[in-house]
This record gives sequence, structure tokens and C-alpha cells, in this order.
Amino acid sequence: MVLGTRLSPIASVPRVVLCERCPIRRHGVCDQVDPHDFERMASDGPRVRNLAAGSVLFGEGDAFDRVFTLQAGWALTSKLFEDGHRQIIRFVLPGDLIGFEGSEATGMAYGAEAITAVRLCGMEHSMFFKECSCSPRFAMNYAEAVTREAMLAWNHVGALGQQSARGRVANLLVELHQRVRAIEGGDDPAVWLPINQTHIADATGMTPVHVCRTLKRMRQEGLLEFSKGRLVLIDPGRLAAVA
Amino acid sequence: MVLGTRLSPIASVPRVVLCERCPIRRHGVCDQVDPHDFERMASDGPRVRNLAAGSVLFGEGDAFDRVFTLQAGWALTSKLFEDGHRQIIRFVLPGDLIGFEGSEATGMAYGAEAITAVRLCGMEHSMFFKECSCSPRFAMNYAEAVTREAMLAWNHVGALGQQSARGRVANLLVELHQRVRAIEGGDDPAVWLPINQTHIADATGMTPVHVCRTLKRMRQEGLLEFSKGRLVLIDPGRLAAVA
DNA sequence: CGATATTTTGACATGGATCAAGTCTAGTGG
DNA sequence: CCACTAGACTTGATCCATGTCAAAATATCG
Repeated sequence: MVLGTRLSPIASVPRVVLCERCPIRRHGVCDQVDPHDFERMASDGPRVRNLAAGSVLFGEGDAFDRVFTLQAGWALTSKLFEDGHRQIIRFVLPGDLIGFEGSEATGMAYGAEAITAVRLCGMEHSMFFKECSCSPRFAMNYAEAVTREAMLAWNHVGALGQQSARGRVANLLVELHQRVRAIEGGDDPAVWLPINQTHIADATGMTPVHVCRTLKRMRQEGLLEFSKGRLVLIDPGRLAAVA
Repeated sequence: MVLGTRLSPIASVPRVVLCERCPIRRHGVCDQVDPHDFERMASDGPRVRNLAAGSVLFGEGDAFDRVFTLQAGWALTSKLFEDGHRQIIRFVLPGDLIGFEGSEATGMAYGAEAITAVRLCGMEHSMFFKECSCSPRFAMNYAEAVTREAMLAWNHVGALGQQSARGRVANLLVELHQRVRAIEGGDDPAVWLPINQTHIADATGMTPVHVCRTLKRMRQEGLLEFSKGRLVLIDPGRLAAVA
């Protein structure tokens, strides 16, 4: 099958852990579900895992048994289609929850894999839900995190449904820029995204070829620069209008 | 693609119909947030509202101040674009939560309006969250409801990103069919959806013209029938394959 | 029964997909 | 240090699914 080129690009992003160029970093605070809670509760076993870039965290249909917070690195969740195409559902950044996208009945609705090397802190669902049912605050934090994810997903729906290729690419890059900013602070106009054009294609529902052309045009128009993971929003105002 | 993975399992909900052609119906139970709780808590004022078809429940950017359960009728949430197009984000069916799609900071992320006449049971956010923080079960139910919405949204993302017009239409109609079934029970192959081709177009990101052509073709191929809101899935197997 | 929305049909335009090379880059091994 | 290689990125030529515009047919409703 033609899967090869579409599925493996990640494997080549495998820059090693904890280097300055790559976005692997420690994370002290997690505003989604308090990691202190999370780590305390996960105390009945070794629950922090380090995984290499390209690792599969879970596959579509796997048992729905564990939730994680991503402490470091980037991951993605995606759905695979028979024709070999995949849709990237969301990019998972440090501090985000992952593993709640399933149900007891049907297992995980989507697969997840590490884009860079990652560090995960995970716990059994049974325990997670038990904790939720004991602690309203914890459950509320969880609900808020999921609401945030849902809002991102709805934005994505809007972009995919109504926008041109330009708009979808702009939308995605601006969103990622904002999320990275929110995590890292600072205001260097350049941010580092460990993704390539194939990721953008799979997230926006375009072909890599057309992503390339679209980026080229945006570059020529002075909207942004994106090369080897370095993203600079040159004209945020005009970009926002496009998005 | 396996149908099961595309369509989130919606736990079966209540029953009881009020008028035969129109989907307005009484609702005894709500598995998302227990309406008994909901109504009890909303006791400090008249909180059940009846609204006519076409009413605006809230607009994009409105204050984020109230959540509702939809007791009867259909509603939709949508995002409007400058060019006049709109993206329907989700269809809200009896038993669903509505009004949690926003944040204190930015207000409601999307607008909502009634498709049919609706009955809403609503309460202030402040009270809703207070109740959540006192009752883990309530908070958990809320979290589960939100998770279900997020999964529907992700399905929608996958459909919009990777599927042809046929696939998107099939996807939407099959999903709605299942949701209605889950609510109404029974197994009449025909279900009543109070939507028209324009709704389908706005939800799938197509033009009404092309929706029409697509439906015509599917009808000719013996896949389904959809006319004046009456939907019959003639060949669910093949439809699932298309979707 | 006229007025207004919805659905259907046709002719034509176009954004993006597809196919096919070619170039550039970062690893790898000698 | 260089040659080799496999991905990733570019570019060009061509095709087709879907959008756009226009108008007729049909349903809905006061």
C-alpha cells in the first residue's frame, strides 16, 4: 500500500530529547488537569513513560483503558482511512490531556502517535474516573479541558467546511502559533513546530503538493514563513483576516 | 472504514413522541445531565422556555452565562462567516446539552438557533458550576456529555477533511439516523429529520445545489431516500461503506 | 390564489487533486 | 571527508469534483 510515505514522515523528525531546537521541555504547571493530582493518583506504579518520536501511543480501536497528560513533546491523534489517507484530528501539546477519546464499548475512537520524543504521565481509567467521582474539582477540570478540546475541534470543523486551502493552512498555523505561545510565553516572532508539510496536509485535508504551493504563495505575499519547523507570522493581521 | 468507529455510540436515551410528523416530543429522561437535577436546581425562577422555530437561542459572542438541556425539538449551533456562509457545527437533539460552547473571556464561541419549536430547560452558569462542584456525579455526567460532543466533532472533522461529497452526506445522514433512533427507539426504517438540503449543505460544507445532485445520485443508486424530512436508509451496509 | 421558499436541472468555471519529475537536505557508511 | 540514500520539498502538466450562475419546477403557506 502507498501508506509508506504518508505514515513515516514522523520517523524522520526524531531529534533527540531535551535539545534547544526541539520543543521537548519540562512542564511545571498544567492548567488542564492539575498534574500534581495526576501524579499523586498515579502513584500505584511506574506511570511516567518516555517514548521515542514515531511511537504509537494507542491505535484506533484499542482498549479504552488509560488517560495521560503529555508532559513533554508533541503528539497527534488521527484517524486512518482505507485508502491510506489519514486525518489528523488534533495536535497534542505539553500540558494537554490525551486518551479520553474513546468509550468502553468501542475502544479508542482515534489513534495517537508521538511526533517528537514525548514524556507521558498516565493512569488507569478506572482510577481516573474514581477520582473524578470523588472530587468534583477534578471532574470539573477534566470537563473544562474537554470543552477546550471540543472548541478547537469545532473551529477545525468550521475551517474545513468553509475555507479555502489558504484559509485552512493559515488557520492551523495561527492556532499552533498561539498554543505554543501560550505554553512558552515570550514573544519571539518565530516559534518552533515539529511538523512538516505532510502533517499540515493531513490536518487540513489537502495534498502535500498543494500545501507546498499554498505555503509558497503565502510566503511570496509576505504573510508568513515556514521552513524546517520554524514558523514566523510576518503579517498576523492579514493572516487573521485570511483565517 | 468501519462504521462503528465513525459514529460515536450514543447511549440510548428516552422515548415518547408528541406529534407524529414533527419531532417535538416530551422528554422523560436525559442521560446526559439528569434533568431531574437540572430542573430542581433551576428552581429559583421560571427556567423552562418554549421557543418558536427559527428563534435565536444565543449569538456568537454573547455572554457565556447559561446552559440548557433541550427537552424537545431540534436546534443547531453554527458559526457565521463574513461572506454570508455558515458552518453548522452540530445538530442539537432532545436530551443534548447546549450552551457550554464558550468561555468567560470570549463569550459563546458559536451561535445557536431553533430549527423546530423547542423547549429548553436552562440555568445560570454560576449555579451550574456550583452544583458541579458539590456533586461529583453531576460533574461526571457533564464531563461525559462534553466528551461525547467532542467525539462527534472529531468525527465531523474526519468527514470534512477526507471524504467526498457523497461520503460527507452519507456520514451526516447516518449519524442523524442513529441519533434519532437512539432517542426514539423503534425500528421503522424511516425517521423524520426536520432539516432541509440547505442544512445539509451548511453542515457538510457543500453548496445546496451539489447536495441536491448528490442526494439524487444516492437515490438512484438505491442507497437512501430523503424527501421532506423523511429519511429512509435503504442500503445501510453500502451506505456505511460510503461513509 | 398569489407569494415565497425549496428543490431540481443545465451550462460553465475553477480550486485542488493527481501524476511525474526533479532538487534539496540530513543521515549513513566507507 | 565524500558518496550514497531516503525523505522532504518543489515545480509543471493535466484532470475532475465541486462551485457558480441562471432559471424552471415544485412545494408551502397565509
